[in-house]
Amino acid sequence: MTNTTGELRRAPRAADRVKIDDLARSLGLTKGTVSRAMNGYPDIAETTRSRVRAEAARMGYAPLSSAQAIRTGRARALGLVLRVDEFESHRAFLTDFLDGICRAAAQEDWTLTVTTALSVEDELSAIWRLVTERKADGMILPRTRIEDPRIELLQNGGIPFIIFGRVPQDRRCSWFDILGEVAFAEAVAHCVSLGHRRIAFVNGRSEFTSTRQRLEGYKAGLAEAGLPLDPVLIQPDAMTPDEGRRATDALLALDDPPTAILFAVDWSALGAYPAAQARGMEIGRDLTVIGYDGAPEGLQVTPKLSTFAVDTRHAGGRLAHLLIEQIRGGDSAALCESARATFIRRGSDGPPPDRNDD
Amino acid sequence: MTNTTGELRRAPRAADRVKIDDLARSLGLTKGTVSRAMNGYPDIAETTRSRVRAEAARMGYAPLSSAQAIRTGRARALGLVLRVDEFESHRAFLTDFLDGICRAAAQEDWTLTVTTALSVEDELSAIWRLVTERKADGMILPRTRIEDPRIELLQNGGIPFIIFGRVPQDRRCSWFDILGEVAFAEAVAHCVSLGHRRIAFVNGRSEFTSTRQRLEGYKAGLAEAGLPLDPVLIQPDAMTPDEGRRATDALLALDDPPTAILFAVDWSALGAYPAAQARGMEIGRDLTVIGYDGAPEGLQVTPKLSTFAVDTRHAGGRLAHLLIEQIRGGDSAALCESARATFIRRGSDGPPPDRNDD
DNA sequence: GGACTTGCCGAAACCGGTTTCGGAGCGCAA
DNA sequence: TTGCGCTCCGAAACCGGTTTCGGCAAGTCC
Repeated sequence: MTNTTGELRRAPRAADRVKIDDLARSLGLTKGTVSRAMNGYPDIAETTRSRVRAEAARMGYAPLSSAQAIRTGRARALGLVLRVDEFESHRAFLTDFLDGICRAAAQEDWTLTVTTALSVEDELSAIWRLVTERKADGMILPRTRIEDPRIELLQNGGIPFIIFGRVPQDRRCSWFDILGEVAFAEAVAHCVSLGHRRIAFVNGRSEFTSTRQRLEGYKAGLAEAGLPLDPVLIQPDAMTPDEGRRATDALLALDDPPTAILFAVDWSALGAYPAAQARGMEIGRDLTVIGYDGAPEGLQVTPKLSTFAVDTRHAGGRLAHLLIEQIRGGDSAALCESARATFIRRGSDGPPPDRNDD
Repeated sequence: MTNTTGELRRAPRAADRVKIDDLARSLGLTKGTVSRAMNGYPDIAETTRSRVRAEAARMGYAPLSSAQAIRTGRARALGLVLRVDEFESHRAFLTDFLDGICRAAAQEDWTLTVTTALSVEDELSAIWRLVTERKADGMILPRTRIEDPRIELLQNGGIPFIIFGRVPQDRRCSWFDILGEVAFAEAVAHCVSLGHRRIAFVNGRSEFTSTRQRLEGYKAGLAEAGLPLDPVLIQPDAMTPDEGRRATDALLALDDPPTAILFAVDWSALGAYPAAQARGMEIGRDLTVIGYDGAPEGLQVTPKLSTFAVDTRHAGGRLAHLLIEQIRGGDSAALCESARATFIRRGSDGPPPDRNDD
């Protein structure tokens, strides 16, 4: 919090920046005029504006973001807190996700400030720190939970934020989400069209809103196909290959085992491979497996995992865009958007074995 | 660069912050005194200092980083540009790496600003942007290349930076690195102790400094064991499973094939599995495979991959620490540090097959 | 008891931008 | 010619902190 005495030392002066006064002097204008020219104020002659911009480019002038922030109240920075204690799973998406955010932010000349946290409390204090010190003008909240204290914190503080996930409309939040329920309804329909009638569902952790949505999609898919909902075909809380394997074992041990298993998470779907192998079953022929996420690991198994790919880069981009929009004064309740996962058929799905014998 | 007219709208005023004047008023002091008290100036009475700090904590005061930055010249922010066009490989480490950086930075009340880039030019301009707008006071440069334009850019600009890798001492850079050469010398020694005498090495891309170092370690290990250096046993440029597989195929097709293969990168070592399987060989029995990185994917194959694990979190932490030290005025040439990878023996190594038959 | 430190704090300048306000200069109609 | 409005820019206040400077009061030394 407070600085040590070491902090008092002067930093070695970095190469002398050109500041707005230098630019103004070189142009024979005052800095106020230069500033307004750069920021597109209407009371500056067009010829002056272009002169200023040209000279700024020539001299390599870029305003100090901290200096503008103090007056404008905006640091032009988005904030993101990563929960690093949560499963390996988001690792694979992280690069794409960050890239999406950064690219969209950079387009508006904004940046991203990231921090990590190990627990909920840690996460909340990290968010608060970013916001009070104004290292970020608004926050992106990944992995929405059913009870999510982050939302309350930020709403009470009047801080702009957007969630990656969904929340009831009456809470007046901005959000971007992938329609997982649509994907799983599609997944069921796909299996049905292949001839499956016993279709199981291995879900993720119940604390996330996405988990509930994917289950809804599964149920809707069954209803649509006129198939009964058999509770024994639903396994909860599988996020890792180990958990996925256990869930698969349990399902295949049933008296009337499923011929197809849908996984809410690719990473857990990987657990179906050793489980099937142990029983002498071949995935894609004896057992259909379909995942969700589009994780690259799905390409390293044999047969390759059929999955619903999520465009995480696009998601990051839209989140950044919508958040900036909101910070600029947009109505947060209106800034909601969704996208769909796209089915990538690879080798892990096929007709059920009885049909296969034809 | 310049703002659109939309930018001119006022942001909805966030919950009223308590500023230093509020704090000063509440204490009956001037803001100058409060500031010096908070920053540990010696001309403030100890009783006053503790009064100020207590009240600051009570009122929830935290200085606006942008406001202090304008005077101190420091944003208390580290910068990191991620090359997202480069292989999947750094994905697995990214979370740990970020966590290490953020945790160390947070300890000093610093933060991390990240950006992504798709090419060298993109990378350089991203760095420059972060620095000129002072979104970062210094940069962390991952993945050092043999010819690295980033170093020149930052040195010319007089910007503090630290590289994850090494560079000749006369260039007066700060760096942190993992001693890959030590690991590979160890790896060779380990194989020799198991009885291997034909030990191959599959290296990574030649553009990185780490690639050269690992090769040196491999050579040193052979020399130490009195084994000849056979050029046909060295395969370059494998960073992916596919490339690793091709390298393995080439090695196993030799007249006198190796009984052990060392991979500079875990991700490429994964390619040895299908290659061995195709030849009916069992890894860990018919062929010894050892990787480097400690990637989690190595746990998902059978047998599990023996590897030299790199503590990426620790690396991130040290990088952040050393960089902050440098920004505070430390001598950049003196801020160099190294660590070792630790061998994790799992199932992919063992005695050579001829010895196995005993 | 006066001069000289020393400890401690107030006052004000300062950092590099942004934003407000006012007015000079010009064109145009009365 | 005067008056009016409009365009465009200069001057100065302002943002929220940090840092410099100067001075008051108490203690110390002769």
